[in-house]
Amino acid sequence: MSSRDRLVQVTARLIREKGMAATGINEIITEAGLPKGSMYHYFPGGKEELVKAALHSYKEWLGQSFKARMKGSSTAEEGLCGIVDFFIHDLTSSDFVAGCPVATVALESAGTSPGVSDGVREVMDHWIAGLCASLQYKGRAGNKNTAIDFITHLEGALVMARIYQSTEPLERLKLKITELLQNDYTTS
Amino acid sequence: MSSRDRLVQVTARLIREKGMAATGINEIITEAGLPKGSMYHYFPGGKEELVKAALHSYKEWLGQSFKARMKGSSTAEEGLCGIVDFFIHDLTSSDFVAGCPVATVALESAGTSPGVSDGVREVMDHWIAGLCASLQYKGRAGNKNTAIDFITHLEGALVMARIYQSTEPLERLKLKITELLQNDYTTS
DNA sequence: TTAAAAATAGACCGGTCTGTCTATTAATCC
DNA sequence: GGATTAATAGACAGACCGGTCTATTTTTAA
Repeated sequence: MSSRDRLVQVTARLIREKGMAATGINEIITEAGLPKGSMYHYFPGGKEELVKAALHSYKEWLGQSFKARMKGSSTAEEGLCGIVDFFIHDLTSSDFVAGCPVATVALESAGTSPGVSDGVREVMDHWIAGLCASLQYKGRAGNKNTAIDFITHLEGALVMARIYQSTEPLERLKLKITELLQNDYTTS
Repeated sequence: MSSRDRLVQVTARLIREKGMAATGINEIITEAGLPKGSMYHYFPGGKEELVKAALHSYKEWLGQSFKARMKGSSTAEEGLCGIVDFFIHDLTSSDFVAGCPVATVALESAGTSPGVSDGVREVMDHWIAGLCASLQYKGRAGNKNTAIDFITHLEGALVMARIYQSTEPLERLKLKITELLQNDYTTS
């Protein structure tokens, strides 16, 4: 992996674990095994640019994962269920350390860092649009609100899952998927 | 207001706006207009103790508010709707700066600060229990899962609301309250 | 009134923060 | 092969971090 990618990956991981403010430049470069000069070579904008790159990376990675899970499922329900399972696996295999970095950064940056907030919004828009497209691919209406409601509940469940160190909130979300999709047969 | 209370209130506000890690001791005491000695007099445990006190304050404040809204409503639906309205008001009147501090701190501390994580869990337990009791008071079963589902969705909606600087996610939650309560007539 | 306790006040410490700067090495291109 | 650019390397700066410590002032209680 290139030095640039390594910086982005390390940043993404640390942000996922403890947020943006608590993640330091020195920590990032140490874990990436690179000098500070390299970091400012690839990201002249400093920490903010690096965080935005990490968000972008996460946007692509998860967007692809969403699409793959939907395409590999025979129904929309199964697809959404697969997405939740993806997070369940992510949380359990990381001992509930790897949450959704978007939510963390969103809450940290909402009032203080407009540039980062824009990045967060961009990621969310991407996921919603991708989910709509996938739902339509599965013969659903693919209403934007359906995707939004799903992601809203998912974000809430991810918060609760980390609080209680339990996948139960995500399991409960899975139980509600059918209900959530029942209004997605016609356009609104 | 006492010096101690002022410290707690300032801390709670700053944490709500930008999280725990980005909020510094010096910033807190400056805004509270107190010297550092006073802060460590009331909170010998330092930042962690102060954060926990802020969480506790928020727990009580919001717990009371929940109960009041439920008691002042004729139905359970109306009560939950009132709780959502409370957050809508909170967000709009603060220009979407005042989110849910519990979620922010939860995500920041999940893997790094066990003491704070415990505090977060305690707040959440308190809210859930209070909500269950209020639902029973309104003639509902007051299943724990009903309260959990509501709060889960609420937390998700609060994240989305701050991302999009819009109350729409919370308005959408209100539309789902009836559906959410439909399984709370019998115990499970 | 005086002794003890509570609260205020802020200098100070070692460490870390982001970010800048100057070299030096490695790769690329003509 | 020589010049130009990319990348690595890390010393350094100035600010700020959480936290400790010693006074001083205020309040309380005997």
